[in-house]
This record gives sequence, C-alpha cells and structure tokens, in this order.
Amino acid sequence: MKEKDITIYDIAERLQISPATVSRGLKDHPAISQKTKKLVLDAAKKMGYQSNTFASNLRRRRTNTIGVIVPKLNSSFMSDALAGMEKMANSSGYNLIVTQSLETEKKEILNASTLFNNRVDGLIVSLSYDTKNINHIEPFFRKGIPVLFMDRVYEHKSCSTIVIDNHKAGYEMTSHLISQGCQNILHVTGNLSRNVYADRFEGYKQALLDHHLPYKDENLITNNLSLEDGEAVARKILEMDPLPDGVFVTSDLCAASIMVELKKSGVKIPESIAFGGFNNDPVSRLVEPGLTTINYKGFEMGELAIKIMISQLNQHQNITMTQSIVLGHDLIIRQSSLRNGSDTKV
Amino acid sequence: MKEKDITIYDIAERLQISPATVSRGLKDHPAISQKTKKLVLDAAKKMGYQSNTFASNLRRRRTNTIGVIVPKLNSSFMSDALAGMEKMANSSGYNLIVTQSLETEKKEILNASTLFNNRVDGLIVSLSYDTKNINHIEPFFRKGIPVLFMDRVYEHKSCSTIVIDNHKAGYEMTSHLISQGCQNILHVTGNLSRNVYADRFEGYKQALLDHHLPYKDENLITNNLSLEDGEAVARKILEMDPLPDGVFVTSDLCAASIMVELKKSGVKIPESIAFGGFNNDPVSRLVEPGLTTINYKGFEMGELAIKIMISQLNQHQNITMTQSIVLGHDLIIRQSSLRNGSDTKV
DNA sequence: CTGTTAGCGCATTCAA
DNA sequence: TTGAATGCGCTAACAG
Repeated sequence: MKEKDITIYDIAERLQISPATVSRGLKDHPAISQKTKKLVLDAAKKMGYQSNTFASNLRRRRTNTIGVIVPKLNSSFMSDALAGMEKMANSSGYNLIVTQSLETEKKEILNASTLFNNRVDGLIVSLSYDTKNINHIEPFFRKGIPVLFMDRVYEHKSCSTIVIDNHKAGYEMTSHLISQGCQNILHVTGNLSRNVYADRFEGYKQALLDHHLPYKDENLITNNLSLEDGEAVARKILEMDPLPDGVFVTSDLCAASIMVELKKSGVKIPESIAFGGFNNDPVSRLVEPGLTTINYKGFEMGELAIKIMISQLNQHQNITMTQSIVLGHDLIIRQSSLRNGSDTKV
Repeated sequence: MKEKDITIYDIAERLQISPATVSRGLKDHPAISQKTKKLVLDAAKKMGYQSNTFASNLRRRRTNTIGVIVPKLNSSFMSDALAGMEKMANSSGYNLIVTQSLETEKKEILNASTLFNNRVDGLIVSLSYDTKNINHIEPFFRKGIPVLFMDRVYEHKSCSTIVIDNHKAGYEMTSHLISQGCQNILHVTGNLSRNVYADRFEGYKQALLDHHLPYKDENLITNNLSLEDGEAVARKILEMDPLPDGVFVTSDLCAASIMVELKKSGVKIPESIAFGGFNNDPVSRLVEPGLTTINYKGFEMGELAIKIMISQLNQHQNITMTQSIVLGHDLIIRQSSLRNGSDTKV
C-alpha cells in the first residue's frame, strides 16, 4: 500500500461535516440537500475517494455479490450463460464470484462452502455430473439465502429453477428424425442422473413409442460427450449390424465428432445415417453437412437467472417466492437430418 | 436471515474463553496450545460456525480475491483461460471476481473501478478491442496492487505480462503456407491496435519479406472475426481477381466460416486456396478439411497467470518483481493447408 | 436536513 | 499461552 486510502472521515474533516453526512451524500439518501450532496461528491472525486466495499458489506450485512457454481466454465453453453449473467449482474450493481466444480461433487461442496463464507447474497448452481444430493446447499436454505438452479437442476421446494423443456426437445428431435424415415435411432447422451439428460432421454423414448417404434437398450450410449467420446462412438457404430439410420446426440460437439469420424469411413450423412445434435454450438453451422440441432440460448438463460435472483433479493426476506421457469427452445433443421423435403420447422 | 450467524464471540462464551483465543484457535496461530485449539475447532464445528470473510478482510486489509477483466467470457480461448484461473485460484485459497468488458473501453473502465472498490488483492486484465490507454488501471498502480496483463497486453513497467509469441506464430503460419506453394496470401485479423493482432500481422509481413513475396495492403482484412464476418470475407474473396491462393485467419471460427462459405461456391480447399487459422478451437478439428492452426492453450495460460499473481502477492509489497512470460505455442498442420507432402511439424 | 453514537465480526497489539 | 482493548470503514438508529 503506497498511499493511504481516503475514507469518509477524511472527506468529513475536509468539509467540516460529519461522516454520516458524507455517507449519505455519496449514496442517494433521501434526507440530504442537493447542495451538500454536490459538495461531498466533488470533494470525493477531488480527493480520489474509493468506497470500501467490505466495511459497507460488514455494516449492511449484504454483499451485492452473487455466487455461481457451474460444472465447467469452458463449454460453449456455460460460457454463454456466464456472459449473460455477468452482463445482467453488472448492470444491476452486482458482482459475480464464479466457481466451477469440474464435474465433481467434492469440489462443488468446497465451492459452496467458500461462497457461503463469502456471504454471497444469492447462489446460482448448475449441478456437476456426479452430485448425489444437495446437503451442501443446506446452509443457504437455513439462512434464507436464495438459491437458484439453472439447467442442471435439483427439485427442491425453496429453490427457483430455470430450465428448458428437455423432454419436449428430446421428443421433437426424435420425432423429426423419424419423420425423415429413421427407424433405428441411436441416442448418445450424458449421465442420466442429471435432469437434462434424463428428460431428453424420456422424450426420445416417448417419441419412439408414439411412432410405434421399439426402444432398445443397446441404442442408448452414455458418456461425457467429449470429442474423444465421439470418436469412440463412431468406431462402435461402424461395428453395428445393422447400422443405425439415425443418431441423436445431446451435444453438438460430440455429434460433429461422430459425423466426421464416420465420414472418414465412407458413411453417407444424412443418406445412411441422419444426425441430430443439441445446443446450437457454432460448430453445428460449420460441420458438413450442417447439423440439425436444438437451439437453446445460454446467454438469455444466464441473464434471466440473475434477473430472477435479484428480484428475489429485493423481496422482503420472509416471503421468498420461488419461481420455476421453463425457457423456450427451437429445433433448427439443417442438412444432417434431411432425407426428404417433407419437414417443417417446429 | 432466518438464523443468526455464529460468531467467535458465541464460541468464546460457550467455551468460557476470550474471542481472541478463539480467533487464534481457528487459524494456525503459533501461540496457541494444541488443547485449546482442538477445543475451539470442535466447538466451531458443532455450532456450525462460518467465518465472516468481510470482517476478516476489513481487519486484515486484504481479500484473498483476484479481479479479472476479460473482453468476452464466451470465447473458446477465454473460457479455457478462465477455467485454468479458477482452478489454480481455488486450490490456492483465492476467489475470482470475473467481469467482462464486452470489447468496450467504457465497460472496462467501469469494471476496473468496481474491482478496485472491492479491494481485490490483484488484477488480471486482457484488454478490450477499443481500449486506448490504461488510465483506469492507474489507481491499482498507485496503491501497489499487482496488475498482470494476459494475452491482450499493454506494456507498462509495473505490470507482469503473459503472452505467446504472436509474431513468431504469425511468421510460422505464413511461412508454412508459402512452403505449400502459396504466393498470394490474404490475412484476415482483428483490430491492429491490440498486440496480438499487430504482432501476428508483423510476423505475416516478415515471412513474406523473407520469402521475397510482395506485401499488398489489399490483402489485409480486419474485422471482428465472427462467423458473420467470415461469410462477408468469403463473398469478398469470390470477387477478387485473381483469387488468393492462401488465407491466414487469426481465428479458427472465422476461418471455418470462410471455408464453408467458399466451398458452397465450389472453391477447392486446399487445392485452390489453402487455409490457416489460430487458437486450435475444437472446430478446427471438425471442419473439413481439418484446419491448420496455431495451438495456444488458454487453460495453462490462465493457471500461470494466477500462479504469477499469487507469487507476487506473497512477496513483500515493496519489492514487487514483475515478470514477462512468453508461453510456447505450436503449429498444428491439418489438411486445409496441405498441397504437397513436403512439410514438417514445427 | 444533519450530527452523535454505536456497532457489524474479526485480528492484532499490548499486557498479564 | 491467554485476555483486554482497540479499530478496520461504514451505515443505521436516534436525536436534534
């Protein structure tokens, strides 16, 4: 510390008024004359005053900070969501402390504790792959700190949730593939103990059922949806007899990886195998053929998450109203699934 | 707040000892007997004590928090870098407050001020597109708060920097294209007032010079490197006469977008036009033909940034040693640039 | 409208 | 090794 911080006391002394008045002048306190307010503001600027957020937090018993726990920062969807959160939070005077669980329950628990100690005003969580329960969130409940689950959710009476209709999305994609003539559709997805994958899977099964197609266990493949997993799936597919005629992958990146690998072996897409992905990742536009996908915008979801959180923070603490929001999505049809001209955008 | 927080006073009362002793027991204070330490720790756990970070921060005059300003959270490189930062920070007991400038100087200034008020112990910055100067960082310098620039840097005596050798990378990519027979290479890049783009451009020019090829102003295109920009570039290319025989784009996403668009018009890649990108984005593996690119791993850069920052924080404040790190990169050669078999991996 | 007073919870003197 | 006392900087009561 080369220079000492300027405090409201310094300003008060310089202006020969009380620190309390300075404090009021700095904020938009109703009980302050325009004159002294201007005086204070001018002096503050001239003296290079910077408010000490900690002292203020300590006194006000709130931090204007929202804690975030996500599985991984570096996925297309999550980084979009975070970008949306940051934008909304920032423009509303909130800060974000961002943490990632790296898909492990252990780190998720650690992060929750850190954020709790940091007295975040609210918590936004997207669960890790292997989280079993939410005991680590209990302290927040006990203290009445709003908790919001986003995307990877856990149903709990005192939490808001924000998701898309994954069941419907899964149903739509599968139905679309069926409408294109697919009868033997592989489903490649993530850990089914997470709602997003479980719901999409249910949608997939329901669509088969409604179209009088059999569901087969061997058509379900679960993995981590990485590029490498995609290559492995492609090799697996090539050994199948008969080949599937459609593949529904709940990640565009993984889908693209499978496609590219299959094409190397001469498989025609969509003629032999039609493809559907999920997320509308940029890659879905760039892979060839263009990948049919579910558009599911993270940015807006992030913005909305913060918006709901802030509205909850502004309510009277005792009547916390939780909300369950289902965000819209849409099916974007590209070449990877088009085997005849008879389909329409949903 | 449904329950009141437990404080060290509550523990002290319960144990009939002083708050000071409790405070010592909770930390690893040297002057504390193992016996009372255990007593305190047990009581704390039983009572559900959670330390109040703010009070501690206020008292200790440090926050164990590092502020981060990046242009955009949601780019492949940045989210990787953030993931690396979060991991390293978290495992070292630091929190990250993450903000984005959305490529505008205005928001960057705002964010800097917020982070300053939050008394972050250190600041990591990657500059926005249109930042002209770093006056907004001055308060940090004055107060002796370590500042580290990452990737998009600004040379300043009291800042550490961490970059890759962009000049060399640009040189290598261009040389590689030349070695493949390209003689008329387009360069598509970002705002040249940012070091990363300026340096790559210089490398490009130097390579041309060294290979006795002319540099032409009309072969330089600057834009925001988005998918849409890529499509526009493709249209522009199609109108050129003669067509370029090589394109070096400093973003894989944009490069892929150009390639896809050109292929729609029947341009053969790499036969007619060879391509080189930058960043080793997943898309570079998935686009066809595979995109030759510069591998430049964000995750490690993020980890390293935090590591350096923390080591600086642990130094005595008066002898702050800044570091300038140049991280390695490598050229990954894929089909998009291969027009003969005579090249080797650099 | 402004001033006085009294903590928020913790960590560090200093003294014992 | 422990305790008492103090103040980090700010803001909310309360009083004027």
